[in-house]
Amino acid sequence: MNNNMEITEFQKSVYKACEKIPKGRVSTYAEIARAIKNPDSSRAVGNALNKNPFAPKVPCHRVVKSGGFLGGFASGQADKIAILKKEGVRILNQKIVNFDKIFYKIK
DNA sequence: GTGTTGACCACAG
DNA sequence: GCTGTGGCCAACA
Repeated sequence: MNNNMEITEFQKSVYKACEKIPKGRVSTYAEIARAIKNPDSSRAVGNALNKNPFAPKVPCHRVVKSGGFLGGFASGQADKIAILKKEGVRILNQKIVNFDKIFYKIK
């Protein structure tokens, strides 16, 4: 199990933050950015998840844009929506239902 | 080393 | 309410 994680600490931070998201909960890029002490770099967070070198180890499908919108995903966001629905997350028109209820605040 | 792009967010018009 | 612009950070050409 070589830990040849060819990633930067920033990627690790994002990865760890995503991993902290429990099942049936969702988080936002901004929240993750806050969790990693980079509150203004939600784009960099999305960039890190876009490459998603740890997928599917990282539940990036539990990460959405602000407001609870799905936003964009690397591949088949619809599939991830189905997964979220299976997890217990209700999604309507590419938007998270009860987002404020299932929103997981990191830290 | 500079410029562009990117799964974004917030504010202004 | 929607569109447009600015801003932050990181990775890539």
